[in-house]
Amino acid sequence: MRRKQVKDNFKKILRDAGLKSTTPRLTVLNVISEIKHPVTAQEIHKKMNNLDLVTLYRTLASFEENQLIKKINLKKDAVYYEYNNDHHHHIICTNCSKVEDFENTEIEKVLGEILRKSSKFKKIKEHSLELFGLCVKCA
Amino acid sequence: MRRKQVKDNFKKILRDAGLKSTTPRLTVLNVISEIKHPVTAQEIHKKMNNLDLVTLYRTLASFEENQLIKKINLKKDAVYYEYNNDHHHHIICTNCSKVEDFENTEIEKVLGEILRKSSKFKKIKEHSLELFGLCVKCA
DNA sequence: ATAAATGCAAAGGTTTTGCACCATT
DNA sequence: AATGGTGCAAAACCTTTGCATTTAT
Repeated sequence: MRRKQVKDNFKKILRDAGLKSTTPRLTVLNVISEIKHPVTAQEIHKKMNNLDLVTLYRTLASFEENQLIKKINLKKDAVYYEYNNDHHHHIICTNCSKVEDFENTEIEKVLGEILRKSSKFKKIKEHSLELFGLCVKCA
Repeated sequence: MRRKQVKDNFKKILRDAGLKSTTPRLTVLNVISEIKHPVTAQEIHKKMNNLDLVTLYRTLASFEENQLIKKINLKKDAVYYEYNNDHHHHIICTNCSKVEDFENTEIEKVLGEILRKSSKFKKIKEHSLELFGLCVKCA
């Protein structure tokens, strides 16, 4: 896809989410969609020219509310974000923090059953599955 | 189990982890093992008499390293901890934050397969599965 | 025009570090 | 006795709030 088309896509994505398409938002979308692994606000900030950190935090919060990005649990103290295109999971090396993606459809299959057994919950909107282990180098 | 026995158990747990059994550690173990849901460092701190917050953070860090407790992802900005006795998962209400536990053995079954498909990982030590949805009251 | 988003300054909150003192093994 | 743990003070770090200015619709 050509650069201009990508840019137009992002504008559409923002419009569809009811968000004004501003330079900071387009830039953040651009950066986070190109990074193929979970990143912190601080890491994103370093990749941008002079975007105010406050604006970045607000942007990430509104993106998350609108499901453009996801929060990821890497068992570190910082919050990690990832572009929300295709649903997948992660294996994280507890030693060197390498992350590999994987897909799995078995989980989706058991969600209905879990919900049926639950007395307190009525609907599952999303889920996260993360594996923690050792990568080939660190094993 | 009588109180004294519980206390002796905690001493053994600490000894087995190679940690000295001190009053702060025994107290933290006691508190976190009685709480049946994920809690933050600050919440634990409020439940204790005069334990220094710094000591608490260091205690939690060493407990986590030794797998006595676990970090839990609730998609909030604070880090949540839970006593690591029986393995289970959570459903979290995205509206009111209610948490329900559930167990599932299907996931364990697919871990081996995931690992076989992975070129970069050799071993899975643990995993976390969290569901996000709406509870009966908030639906 | 107006409603929303940005940038700056400042504050708030959580977590970490350094160091002297104390307790468990 | 020696190693490891604790508590205090202070720092570092991350994230949020308030407000005036700017920008997209």
